[in-house]
Amino acid sequence: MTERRGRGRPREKDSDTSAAISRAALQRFAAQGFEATSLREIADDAGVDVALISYRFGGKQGLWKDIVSQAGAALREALERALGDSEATGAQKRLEHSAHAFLTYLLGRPEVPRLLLRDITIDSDRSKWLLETLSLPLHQHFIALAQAAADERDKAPAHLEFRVANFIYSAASTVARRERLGKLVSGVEDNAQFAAALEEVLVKGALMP
Amino acid sequence: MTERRGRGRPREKDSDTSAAISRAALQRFAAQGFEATSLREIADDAGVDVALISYRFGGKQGLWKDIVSQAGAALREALERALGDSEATGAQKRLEHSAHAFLTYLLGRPEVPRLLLRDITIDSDRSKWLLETLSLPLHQHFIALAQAAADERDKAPAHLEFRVANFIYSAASTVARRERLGKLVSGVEDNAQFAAALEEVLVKGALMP
DNA sequence: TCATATATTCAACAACCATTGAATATTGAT
DNA sequence: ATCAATATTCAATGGTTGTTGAATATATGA
Repeated sequence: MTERRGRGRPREKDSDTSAAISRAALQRFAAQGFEATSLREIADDAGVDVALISYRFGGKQGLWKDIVSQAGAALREALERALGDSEATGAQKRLEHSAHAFLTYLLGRPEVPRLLLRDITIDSDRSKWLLETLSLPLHQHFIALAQAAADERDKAPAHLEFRVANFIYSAASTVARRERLGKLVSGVEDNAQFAAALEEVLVKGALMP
Repeated sequence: MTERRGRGRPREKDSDTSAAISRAALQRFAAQGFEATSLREIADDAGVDVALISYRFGGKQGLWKDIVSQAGAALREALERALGDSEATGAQKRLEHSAHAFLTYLLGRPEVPRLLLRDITIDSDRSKWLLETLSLPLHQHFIALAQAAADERDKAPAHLEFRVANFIYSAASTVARRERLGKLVSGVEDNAQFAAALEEVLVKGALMP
């Protein structure tokens, strides 16, 4: 994308190089994993020298944290917006809206569920950080909502926290495996139909029994 | 484990060194991922020199394939045994038995769901191989059973293949995240209680609506 | 007891990695 | 026009990786 040839300082601080690096890094990390991705690959994708990454982000780990923070912020924002939009309605509706917002977010950024999913699987400080930054707020958000919905209907579904965790990672794994398994498994092709199936099976079936 | 000091040939072909290497490799690969694991780590765990791994398994990739093949064989065997045990009963019972056998297998080998799960997430030839060796037979097995159960009850659940895929990866991710999230999320502690919750939510709730 | 086969170790290899310090070109202010 | 800042590149670094070829010790069969 960037076509600069000579070296030196091209623009002030917030040039688009940082954004280009972030974009490339998210793609690579999501597709190959943290360890399997070299900074040189990312630098090549972004059309930039390797050293620039360490200079800007303070190293590979710093780049990782930056990306995860960004994704986490975007997700939290989407959830809060959904909550604001359905403020006056009942608890069940609010839960449904949040679930819809979550699924929409995942479908729009299919790299995120990959990160999310891979890191319940790996033992490392990096994974722990992602867990606290991304997963935990998500759990708390949905547990509260599901509890409220259950109260509203005077039902006490067994294993509520279990159901919530299951909903989150089911959604993530479904979106993640979509590209991977492809048409191999299911006939659900386009995004809208896909989201509808997810909500029917996961939200109404397993989350709100 | 092995305490040999001098070098040379200690026993005939099938000593326990190969097994020790396989064991260590499964642990490491499951805990850290393929790329993040060095052959030297595995060799140290197994009490063996690095070079021996390449000599016996033909390299890192060969070791990986060997492990996955083993896991796949064990899983298929468990499923077929469950099918044999419930031969005379109805289709619904057979589905329940298979689901139980699957969950039991996963709980008994918590490394496997980690491999399974991580590899819908990573693009590589290795992942593709695992997909075909482990996941695909699993899908086919359960799709056939779920179809039969649906026919038996004269119900046609929407998105059947979708539900099956969801069941498989939900189970895998639940077992995988159990060690990771720990008591953070749910109050379900011991294995029996855990399996019961899984079957209630996943099998009866989402797989056989 | 000797010879052969081979399981294992040792040592060295080239390739790659992330990071760092110095060099350089560009910008923005004076 | 000049100067200071700094975004970027270049070149080199030390460390780690998987693999290979040679050396060695043991077990087995004659």
